[in-house]
Amino acid sequence: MKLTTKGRYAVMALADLAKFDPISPVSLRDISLRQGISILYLEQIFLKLKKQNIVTSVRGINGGYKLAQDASRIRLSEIFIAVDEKVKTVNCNKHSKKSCNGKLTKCITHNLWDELELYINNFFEKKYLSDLVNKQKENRI
Amino acid sequence: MKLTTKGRYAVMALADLAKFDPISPVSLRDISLRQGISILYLEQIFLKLKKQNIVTSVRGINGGYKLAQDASRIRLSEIFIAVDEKVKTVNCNKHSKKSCNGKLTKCITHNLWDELELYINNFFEKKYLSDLVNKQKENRI
DNA sequence: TGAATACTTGACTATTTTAGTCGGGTATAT
DNA sequence: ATATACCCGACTAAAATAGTCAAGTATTCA
Repeated sequence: MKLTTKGRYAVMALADLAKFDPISPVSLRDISLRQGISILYLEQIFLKLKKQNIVTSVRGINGGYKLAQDASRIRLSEIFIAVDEKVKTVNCNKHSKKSCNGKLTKCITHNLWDELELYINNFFEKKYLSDLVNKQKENRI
Repeated sequence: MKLTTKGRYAVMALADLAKFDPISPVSLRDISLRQGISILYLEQIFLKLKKQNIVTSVRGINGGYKLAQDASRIRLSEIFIAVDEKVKTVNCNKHSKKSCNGKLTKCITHNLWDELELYINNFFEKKYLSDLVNKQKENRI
């Protein structure tokens, strides 16, 4: 059970972005250098973030990305959804008529996995991007 | 972010096992049929569970596996550890001197991932095998 | 005793997912 | 004009997952 780099990098990059002036855009090149993430990979991630209106872009020289909203209004759950980092504990959908294992009944542990899924999603729902930036200031090494 | 089948099947199989008389062993063949899991795969899983003293085995005809302890004393976390289903959100260890991204500092979001890891592990620590069996009785379809 | 059942073990493999890269764009400031 | 930086779809190497396979050993029951 682990996070993919896509979800991790998205949060890292946005946390980086959140530390800057919300007026002037930050280029992926700068984020790439600071966070040690491939710029080509960042492009892929930011296109998704843009589609979900989490960031806006400015093209051309001195262009880059800015947060579309204040960091205190961006939930980590939104970020994960944007980059397809899904929390998915079972294949069988809660609401689908199909069963889990080719049988008519739900698998014994079905409720458990649903509960786990909710539990983890709840973690991301409660966290905002601003929480990270503030934490960072406190815990700087 | 998802569970592997190894962890899922281990819990399913043990929940199945927990529903039976703790004296007479249950064969993998029976569990395989009821849960729809390959017997060859179950063998692999149960060897690990046995090594961690979660089940005991009885060989020969009428042989099989039994829980090594009462279901109310087996934590899901133990089961996951036994089959190597680790909750691992970052590669960089909390206590290691090495950093996350080739830099001297921890990555911005390091504390977040540590927190998430603890949060998820806590879920499994609090759950016992017996919780599943009781739930199952209530929610039988 | 010997046949059937069921656990034991390590090695192997197909498939899927992940973690990116590549090539060819378009927009804009200077 | 030209350099910078976003835009977009397609592609690919490597790793992880989800098993299978072969060759056992122990035990019970007829």
